Amino acid sequence: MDTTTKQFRKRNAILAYLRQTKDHPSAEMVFTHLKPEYPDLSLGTVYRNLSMFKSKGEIMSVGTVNGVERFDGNTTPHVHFVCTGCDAISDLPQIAVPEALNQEVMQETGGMIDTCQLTFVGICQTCKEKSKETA
Amino acid sequence: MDTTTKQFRKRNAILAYLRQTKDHPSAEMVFTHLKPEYPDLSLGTVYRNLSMFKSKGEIMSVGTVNGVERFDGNTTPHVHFVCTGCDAISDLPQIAVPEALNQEVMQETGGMIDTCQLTFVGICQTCKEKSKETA
DNA sequence: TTTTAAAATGAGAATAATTCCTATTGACAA
DNA sequence: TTGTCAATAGGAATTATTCTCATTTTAAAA
Repeated sequence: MDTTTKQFRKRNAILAYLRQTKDHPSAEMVFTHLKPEYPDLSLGTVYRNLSMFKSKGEIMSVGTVNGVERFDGNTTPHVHFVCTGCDAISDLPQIAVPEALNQEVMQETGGMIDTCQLTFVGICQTCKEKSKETA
Repeated sequence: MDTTTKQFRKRNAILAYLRQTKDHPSAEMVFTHLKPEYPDLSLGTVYRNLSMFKSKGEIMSVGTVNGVERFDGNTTPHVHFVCTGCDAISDLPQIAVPEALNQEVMQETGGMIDTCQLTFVGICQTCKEKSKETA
């Protein structure tokens, strides 16, 4: 298989990038990253495919940071950390997601739980040290 | 103190409403609710004051649902449930917030944690039963 | 290979949430 | 009353996202 040709759809490139990166990128970040390799890539295509993968459950939304939606190619349950200094989102694989709670919530509410998101919000180490310097 | 006159700023009305309701409203919902009592209320004022109260820590954001930010006048740590059927957000006071994790996360990351949000996403009882009827 | 239909895309217009700007208003002190 | 300053109305501007439609690409059939 000749991977030097652009025989792979841009759609696949978008999914591949999301699966490989740990950046939890926005649509714009995905676009910026793929644009050099796919010069005629359109931002609309990125949005279109992201929402399509999301509805299929192949990727998930991590919520919005500063009004911009962020995505994750890793759909297995895990915890996130959002830095309000640099807007970076990182995984916290050390922290366990309290999955057993799903059942408890369903009994309490009588509803149906699909997912549960646990997110820590604060300042990452890098930003913390930067703010020390200027202080 | 004469509460029948409009001596209280709209600002206060916005905060009072957020503290009293359990609806986790958006800016537009706050506006719609207060407009009858304050006919010359402007949507810009609602946005301005919401973001001001948020930055002061008097209210908090619960995240966005369908691209619309939702707010909560209760800033004590608690868990939320978002219904993807009707976009309602409710509290889950029965479920404990794993606050002890904050310390653990700070040690792991070397950063500084401000808050931690735990949100369950699914279908509420009402929407669940409605979908049964039509099925 | 050529044909054809369906799916994917580019480009830009349209939309909707949010922010920004400026003149006006209201409260209060001198 | 007048001056000052914060709060507001109203609407323009901005920005992320969605939509539209003409074009291109793909896969399959003839």
